[in-house]
Amino acid sequence: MNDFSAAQRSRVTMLDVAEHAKVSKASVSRFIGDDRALLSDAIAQRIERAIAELGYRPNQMARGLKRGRTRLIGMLVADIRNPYSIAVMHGVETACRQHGYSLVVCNTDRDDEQERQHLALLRSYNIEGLIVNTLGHHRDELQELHREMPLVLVDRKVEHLESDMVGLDNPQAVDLALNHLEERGYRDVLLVTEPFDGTSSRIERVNRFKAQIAQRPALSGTSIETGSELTAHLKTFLDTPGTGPKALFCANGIAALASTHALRELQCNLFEDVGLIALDDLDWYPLVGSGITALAQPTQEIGASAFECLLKRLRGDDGPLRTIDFPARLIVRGSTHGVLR
Amino acid sequence: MNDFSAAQRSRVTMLDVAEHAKVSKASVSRFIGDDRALLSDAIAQRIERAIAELGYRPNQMARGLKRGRTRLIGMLVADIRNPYSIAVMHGVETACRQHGYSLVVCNTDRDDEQERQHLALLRSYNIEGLIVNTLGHHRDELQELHREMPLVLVDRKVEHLESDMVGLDNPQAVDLALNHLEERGYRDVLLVTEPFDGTSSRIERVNRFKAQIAQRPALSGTSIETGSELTAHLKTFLDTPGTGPKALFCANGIAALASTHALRELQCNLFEDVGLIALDDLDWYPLVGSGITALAQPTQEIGASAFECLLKRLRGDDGPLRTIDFPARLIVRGSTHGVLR
DNA sequence: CTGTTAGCGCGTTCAT
DNA sequence: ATGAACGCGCTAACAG
Repeated sequence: MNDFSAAQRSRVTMLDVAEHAKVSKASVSRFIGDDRALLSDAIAQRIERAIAELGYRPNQMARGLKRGRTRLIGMLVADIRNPYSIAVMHGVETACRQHGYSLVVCNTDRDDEQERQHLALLRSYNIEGLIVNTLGHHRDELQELHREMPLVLVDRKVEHLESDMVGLDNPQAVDLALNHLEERGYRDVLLVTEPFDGTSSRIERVNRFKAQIAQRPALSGTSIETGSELTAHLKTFLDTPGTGPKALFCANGIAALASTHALRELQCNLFEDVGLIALDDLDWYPLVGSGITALAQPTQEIGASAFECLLKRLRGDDGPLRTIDFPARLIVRGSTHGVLR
Repeated sequence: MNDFSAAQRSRVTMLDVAEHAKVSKASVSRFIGDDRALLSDAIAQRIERAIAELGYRPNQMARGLKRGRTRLIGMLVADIRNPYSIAVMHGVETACRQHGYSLVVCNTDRDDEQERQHLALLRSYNIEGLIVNTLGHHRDELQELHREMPLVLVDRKVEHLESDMVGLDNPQAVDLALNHLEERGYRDVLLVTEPFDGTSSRIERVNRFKAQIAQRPALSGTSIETGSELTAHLKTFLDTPGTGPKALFCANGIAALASTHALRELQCNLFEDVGLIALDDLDWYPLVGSGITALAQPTQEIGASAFECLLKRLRGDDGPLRTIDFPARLIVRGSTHGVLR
């Protein structure tokens, strides 16, 4: 029997340091905290030595208990295997670390029950703030949590939940895509999106798409969702004589993956038979066919910005709700080389 | 000024529940913990109601303080943007949740200083166990931590650190790749790996590769590292007349990405001019050229297995060190269609 | 400047 | 079966 369970006991505590340095716990506490200025050099040095000799590490749990400050930020992610989420999370984590916070990430795997459990969990660990990148199907619990701590939504709004929000300027991104496609001579555009499922960013993209199509006489457009029938739908789109050269507009990286798969199944000549532009910029886009044209999201900035929002609130900012929309950046590759004749 | 800082105070505590149910804190504690059997039905129900009505959530920080059990597992990841790491982490997280543990993930971004900081951090939060997927350039601190808690290495060994270890059966994977390439008629194989940098799995793969090449009269082989000169090296390989049909063997997903990029730069006809087999199975492999043949790692299992190792140790298992190697699985795609004439 | 005291929220003896 | 009291490691209020 190993004694990892007893290991906790053997850890050196503040009292050990105090005794070793022949001072009181309070002094050690001051040394650890932000009150080091109040200490005489002599005592400060004694404590410093004692800490070094004993290898003392303050127990964050205990600190958190007492001060109500755990220096922990929680992040709820719908799908940790989505590269977008990872990239944003990386931005959040970096910003956290720079400000002395740590990040606890909870992946819900798009499961409502897991979302609920994770919310309870994060709360039980006294996190100081929450970053949410899920559907938020538990409005009430989110609401309740939001009364206890600042909250910022990433990419997706949650209905009837008033909070700061960081994401993409979806209308701008859609316009950028359509401008590019139109300029390159495409006329018949098919938007491919994941099922809405209440995801605000997806809805915004499709809505803007429809609105823009209605306003652009040169273009015609329809939209479909990914799923088991994607290939069949794509086939129909490709086979139906349209108003001109055809192109796909994939509303995110997952849709781009699925669409490219489907195009290959259909023996499509990538990308001669049909153009393709995709939101997100994944590292394999350049490798497929002649390369996939992308609308890159500044994921690092989105993540950092989300954390900074939180930090401001933690520091007492009580200003009006903030909504930060970052612009997408067009990266042209072969998939929209256009109509060459 | 908002009062998120005061929010902690307003949270409902065990005492609130006790008073509401007109019982003692001890009874509530028993209800929360594993001693529910000791309570009379009447009192148990009163407590249950009180908890529900007040929305009480036990404070994990306080529990951890008292019992030394935080139900927290730490994971140190070298590069969170590596799909392999994500996949393993997903496996770990799932297993954690199933057993009532939570996962705190720390990304070191391959930076030694960050690794050090994160280690100190994880320790200060009283995690109960640690899963390490980094170079472990801080042997001493890892060693010290390992005296306090169980530790399991994933994918990469750390020299002179004795601990459980979960990863891939690298020799088997390499053999599988070479068998396949040989069978398909390739004769001249170039292994592409990321710089070793002390990473045991990379070293094992290359060593096995060299050993096997030496033993297989039909094959000849060399190896190179990714980096700024990758394209040039590849060009040399392709241009140099060899012992027969050429193929690349990418030692992981990153190498596969870099190599494919380079091949495109060289205007290679994927994959007619040269074959390709890659370790890891990323979701875009099927989309490139005629599809990239893969050696898939059972990442989910690797992650779950790592956690279970930890759990056994936490439960007192003091048996000998365990090393668990999972086999790779071959997924044949167009990039190794072989020599057709 | 420094030490003493009293909790933070909870689990765990000890009584009853 | 239940409750009272103490302490986990630490910070904050108050003395001195």
